[in-house]
Amino acid sequence: MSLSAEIILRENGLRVTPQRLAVLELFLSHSGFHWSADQIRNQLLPRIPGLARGTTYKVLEEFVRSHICEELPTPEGLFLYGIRLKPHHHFACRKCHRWFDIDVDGVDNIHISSILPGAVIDDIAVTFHGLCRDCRVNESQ
Amino acid sequence: MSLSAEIILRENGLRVTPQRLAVLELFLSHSGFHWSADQIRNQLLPRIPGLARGTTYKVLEEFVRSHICEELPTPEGLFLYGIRLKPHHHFACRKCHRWFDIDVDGVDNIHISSILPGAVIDDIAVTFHGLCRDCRVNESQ
DNA sequence: GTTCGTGCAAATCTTTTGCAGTTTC
DNA sequence: GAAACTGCAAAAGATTTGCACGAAC
Repeated sequence: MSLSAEIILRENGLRVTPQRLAVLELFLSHSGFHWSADQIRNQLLPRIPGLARGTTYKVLEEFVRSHICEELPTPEGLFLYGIRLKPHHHFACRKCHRWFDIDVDGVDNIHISSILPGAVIDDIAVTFHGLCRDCRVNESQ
Repeated sequence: MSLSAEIILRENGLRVTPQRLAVLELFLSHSGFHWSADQIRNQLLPRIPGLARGTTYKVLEEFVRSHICEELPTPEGLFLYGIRLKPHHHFACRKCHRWFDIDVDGVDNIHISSILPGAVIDDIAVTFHGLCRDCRVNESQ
């Protein structure tokens, strides 16, 4: 696990530091999960005792720039970060505010007829909002 | 125009104030546009000289709660507000950062097979990211 | 007259920035 | 050794909050 994180960093031309390894390994061991910068920092503090907020943000910024991570703007007004292994969409729970990756196969192709004449489309982001199973179960008690 | 804004406020059980009327009339006369709280305030300052930032946020919060407005979290880390007349999706320009409403008819139905077992889906938000026509034209000069 | 909304200012929260010291290559 | 990264602290920017006054019903 430590090895592949290092390889990913080198492949992306990023220097290998304990901070970057820790963040990337956290993502690799929890693909499909999304966290805020502070949630990431808090999880890593035991392993990297002095990890600074600023460093966490800089690592994540670098990962976003390298397309290792995605940065999701949430209705709560902060960003969540997750690893970007393959194209996917999201389900966001309106109660626990967790975001889950959704396989693209789960969504049929979206056909764009004449969305906006003249515009160039790079990316389509589909986000489902609702109540996740955990929250639905807890709510109906 | 002034009349229908007043009716919309009353229908939603909201008191009619000059500030709320001004915000709502701005939206009504520019449906499909989206602005930040400060952009809204700046446009209204000539009409409502003392309009406070806090008031703008409170008006928008009330409109979101009443489903008069939608609140869009953007990659730039702030919210854009727009009027919510009928279901639609969005196109966000990566250069000028404007958001445009997209008619739902422009997007074929999205079929959900088995997205997340047990989850309840309330809403589907589709956002296209790319370069709008204006920016594409300017870029190719 | 009571309830609710506004303006103002301070506070909060997330994220960014600058810099000196340290690590990576 | 040069370039890049980290920690720290301060700054920035958006949004929220509390409260006294005034407006809406």
